[in-house]
Amino acid sequence: MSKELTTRAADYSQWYNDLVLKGGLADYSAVRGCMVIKPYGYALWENMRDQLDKMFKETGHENAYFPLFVPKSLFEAEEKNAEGFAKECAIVTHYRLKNDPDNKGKLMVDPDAKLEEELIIRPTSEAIIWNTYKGWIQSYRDLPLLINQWANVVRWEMRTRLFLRTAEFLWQEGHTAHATKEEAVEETERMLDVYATFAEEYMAVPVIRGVKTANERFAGAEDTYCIEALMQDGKALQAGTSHFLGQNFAKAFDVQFSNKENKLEYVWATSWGVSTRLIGALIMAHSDDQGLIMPPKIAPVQVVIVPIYKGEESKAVVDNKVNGIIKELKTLGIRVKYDNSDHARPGWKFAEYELKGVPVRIAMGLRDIENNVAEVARRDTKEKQSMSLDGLPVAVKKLLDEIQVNIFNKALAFRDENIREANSWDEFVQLLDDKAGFISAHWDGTGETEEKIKEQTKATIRCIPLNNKQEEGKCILTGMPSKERVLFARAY
RNA sequence: CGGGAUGUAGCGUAGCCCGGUUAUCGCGCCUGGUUUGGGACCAGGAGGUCGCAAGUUCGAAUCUUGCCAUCCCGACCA
Repeated sequence: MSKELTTRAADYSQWYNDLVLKGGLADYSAVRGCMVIKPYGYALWENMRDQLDKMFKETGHENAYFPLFVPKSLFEAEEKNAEGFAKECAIVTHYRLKNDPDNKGKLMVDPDAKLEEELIIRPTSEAIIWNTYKGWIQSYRDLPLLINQWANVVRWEMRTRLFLRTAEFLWQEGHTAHATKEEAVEETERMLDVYATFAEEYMAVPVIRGVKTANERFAGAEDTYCIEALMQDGKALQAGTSHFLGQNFAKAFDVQFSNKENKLEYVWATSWGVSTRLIGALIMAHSDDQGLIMPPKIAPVQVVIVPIYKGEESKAVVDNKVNGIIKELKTLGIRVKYDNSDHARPGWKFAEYELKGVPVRIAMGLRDIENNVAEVARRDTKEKQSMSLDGLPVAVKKLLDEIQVNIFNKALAFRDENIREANSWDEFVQLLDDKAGFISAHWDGTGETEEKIKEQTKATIRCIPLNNKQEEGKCILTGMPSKERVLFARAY
């Protein structure tokens, strides 16, 4: 992206919205704060979902589905969790409409159809799931219970943003139950690792693994682990979380099991989730002014082939040649699209697929066929090269791998350049204003200090990195002693 | 919820200050033709509750009031 755009948040927003809309990922919807995910965007989500799902299953999890509606009494059972989400809940209060006698052709809520107990549209599913687990867990033999759900949730945020914070969004939420604390903590960390691996290896987005401070912790959790990514405007984005829930939900929903000694114990819990917000992360981490840049491993279309021809006759020749290549590409497992539609000219197609971020474009005409070559263009660097048709599919596969690595390395270099140390308050404030990005600094460990820093600079502690180097120092605000640096940033 | 901006065809817009024929232009769309190696060209055509409602007026896209929606900036955001 161009440097000018980073100077103003509003311009960056415009840039981001254009990428989403023109890239064909999503549309604004008729419903406030929601969005329509278009087929291209959904295909991207499906690729991400399929990969994550595979990784969940490899780590022993199974999928299940729980209800959208959570009775209010269940919702409020775990106090902290309920309190944390109370301000952003959509609530079903009635179950019927009727004709409005005062307003012909219009409907009104039937006041006689008021629900005895309101239903909360899930902002997260801990409550309904733990209420269900109560009936599923009796013995240590029922543990661990490792379940994941793919679902939609609703959070009535004041301010929304395509993919990053929509009123309704798609996500997955894992909810596990364990016999011991150690096992639950291990699970929490394992799933954080799955997320980090997915972000880095598939989305090509480098992330920092860490633990949230008490202030930023999930409502109802003992510990919240997270992965934090850096966007191109220097703001941080929480890309995924994994929570160690202790026995909070087990106690709130009375989920106990008999251990081997026939003694009753409360189970230990975890929950973890990533959402369509990851798509927002992907967009903001890689795209440039020409449009989206999709990492090959999850790109809906990995290779697009554009034919160049004059008249039906030459089109048939090119079609014939291309079809052979497509067959080979598909054999190699490559997602390829052949756009030989006649209502757009090659130049238009080139621009269109660049907007959509298709990693590799192959252009082929009679001239190429005569010379036994094709023009191969890569989206990440915009380089074009003529490649021999002999062994082209294998070369393209290699190129896709190269692009995946290159996109990641570029994002990694940007991220690392934008982690800076601040050793005084003045330096901290200066860095925030000049450079954005992450700032590594000492903090006295109190919520009050964290809150003050947030008030004065809008920067929050994104995380305390895992395996953090222990280092004596003084808090940048209070000067109190500190044992380690933490990562600050302004965030989405 | 506070501040700012915007709302005219599928999209982007002119007109509004200073009310007056048939609401401007571009993209897109339809038909026919020529084209096709970086967002083609010619000709013809279709498409409008000017966000909604009320008011002022002989007459409202234009003035007044209210409402609604969207975007941006805040506040909020496991």
